[in-house]
Amino acid sequence: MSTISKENYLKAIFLHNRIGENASTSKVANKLSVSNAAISDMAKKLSQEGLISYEKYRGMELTAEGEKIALRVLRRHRLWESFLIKALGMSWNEVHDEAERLEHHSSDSLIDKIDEYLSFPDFDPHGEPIPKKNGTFPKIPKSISLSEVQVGNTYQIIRVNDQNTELMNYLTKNNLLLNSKLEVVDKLSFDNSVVVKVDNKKNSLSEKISKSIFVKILK
Amino acid sequence: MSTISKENYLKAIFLHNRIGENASTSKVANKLSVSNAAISDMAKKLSQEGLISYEKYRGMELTAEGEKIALRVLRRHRLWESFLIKALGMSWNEVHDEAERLEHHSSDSLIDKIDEYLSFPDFDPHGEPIPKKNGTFPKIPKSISLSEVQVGNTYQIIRVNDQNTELMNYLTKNNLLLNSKLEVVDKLSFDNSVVVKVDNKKNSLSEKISKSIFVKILK
DNA sequence: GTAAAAAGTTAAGCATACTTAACTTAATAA
DNA sequence: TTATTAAGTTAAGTATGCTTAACTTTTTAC
Ligand SMILES: [Mn+2]
Ligand SMILES: [Mn+2]
Ligand SMILES: [Mn+2]
Ligand SMILES: [Mn+2]
Repeated sequence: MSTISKENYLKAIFLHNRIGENASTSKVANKLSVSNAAISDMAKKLSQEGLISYEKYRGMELTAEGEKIALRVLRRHRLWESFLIKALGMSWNEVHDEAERLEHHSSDSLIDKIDEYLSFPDFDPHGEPIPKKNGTFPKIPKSISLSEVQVGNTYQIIRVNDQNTELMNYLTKNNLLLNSKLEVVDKLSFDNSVVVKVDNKKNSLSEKISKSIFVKILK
Repeated sequence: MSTISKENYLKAIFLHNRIGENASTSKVANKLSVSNAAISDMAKKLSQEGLISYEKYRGMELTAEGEKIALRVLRRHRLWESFLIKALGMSWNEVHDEAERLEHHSSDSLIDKIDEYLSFPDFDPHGEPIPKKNGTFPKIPKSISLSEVQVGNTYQIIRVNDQNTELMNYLTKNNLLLNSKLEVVDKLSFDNSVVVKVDNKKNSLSEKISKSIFVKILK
C-alpha cells in the first residue's frame, strides 16, 4: 500500500534519478530529512513491493510502477503550486511547502478540476514540467545552469529549483524570476561564482545558487 | 502535541457537544469509524493534555483550549468546502470528504487567503457557520429541523447536515438545496416521515433525512 | 595495497494510533 | 431488586515510520 511517506520517498528518488544522479541512501536521506537508517529500512519495503529496484550499497532506482506513483505525486505537487499562485495570488516562494503536503491529500477528481482551471498547463511557475494525467511528461526545453554560462552573453531564466524556501526568497528579492533576462558580467574560477546584471543591478551568485537557476541563451 | 487524529477527535467532540448531545464514547467512535477502545485510549491522552475533561463512563467535553483547536479545524474545513465550490465549481456533495483531509494540511496563511478570496464569509455552502479567525462563531439563525414542521406551512432550507455523502447526493438529486422552498404536504406519525412539495414535485422524506434538514418558516 | 574516512546497513527501541478479547460498570426491563 | 443487555475500559498486540548505536562495506588518499 502507498502511504504519504512512501509517496515522498518515491518522488525523491525520481527527482534524483531524473538529474542523472544515483539515488543514494544519504542523498535521499538528506532530501527527506531523515536518518540513513530510515532509508535503508524503507528501501527494503519499496523493493519488496516492486516499486524500486535496490541492491544493498548500490542506491535505488524506480521500477515502472514506482515511477508511475512518483509522477502522480509530482503532478499533484506542481498543479497545486500553479493553482495556489493563480487562484489565490500566493507567491512562488511560499507554495512549495504547501504543495509538499497537499500533494498527498487530494482526490483525482480535485486534481483534474485544478488542471482544468489552469487550462492543462505544461509547466509550473518554477518552469518545471507537469506530468500529464495519462502519465506522459512534457518535453523540457533545453537549458543550462547558470554555472555553465559564458561571460558577455545574455540569458533568460526558464527554470529554477524551488526545493528551498530560503533560496526562493533570495531569488524573489533579487528579481531573479521566471523569464527574467540577465547579462553575465563575470565568472570567478576562484569560487565558481557568477556575476550577473539584472534590471541594471549587479549581483554575485555563489556556485550553489547558480546551479539552481536554469537559463537559455538569448540572441 | 496536536496531530491529525487529535484534530479529528476534538472536532467530533465539538460537534456532539454543540447539538446538546453528550459526546459519549460510542457516538464519537461511530462518527470516526474506530473502535470504542480507541476512543477510551485517546480520551485519556486528550484529557492529560488538558484538551478535554473526561470522567470514565461519563463522556467527554472540550476545555477552552480544546475548543480553540476544534474551532480552528472547523474553520479550515468549512472554508475549504466553500472555496472548492466557488473556485473550482465542485458540487456541495463532493467537498466534505475532500475538506476532511485538507483541513489538516494547510498553513494559516493559506487559510487566510482562502478566507479573503471568499470575502470572509459567515456561512458555508451547507449553511453552517464558519468560525472566524479571532475564534468567534457567527450567530446561527434560528431554525427548526424538517421533522418539527407543521403541515400546510411553507419553509426555506437554511442548513443541511453534510456529514454523509449519500445523503448529500440524495438531496441534490431531489432539489433539496440551500435556500430551496418547500411546502409541507403531510406528516405520518406512523414512521415520522414528512411529505414535502418542492418545485411542484412531491417527496416523502424519512425521519432520519428530515432531521438533517433545517428550515425557517416563510410567511 | 593498505589504512582511514565515508557511506550504508542492521538491530533494538520508541511513539502513535489503531485492533480484538476479556473484563467492568451502567442502564434497563421484568 | 435483580439479572440481562448495552456501553465503556483495560490489556495485549500490531503496523508504520522513525531514532540511535553498533557494525559492515565501499571509497579515497597516500
Ligand atoms: Mn515544488
Ligand atoms: Mn510531500
Ligand atoms: Mn463538511
Ligand atoms: Mn478530518
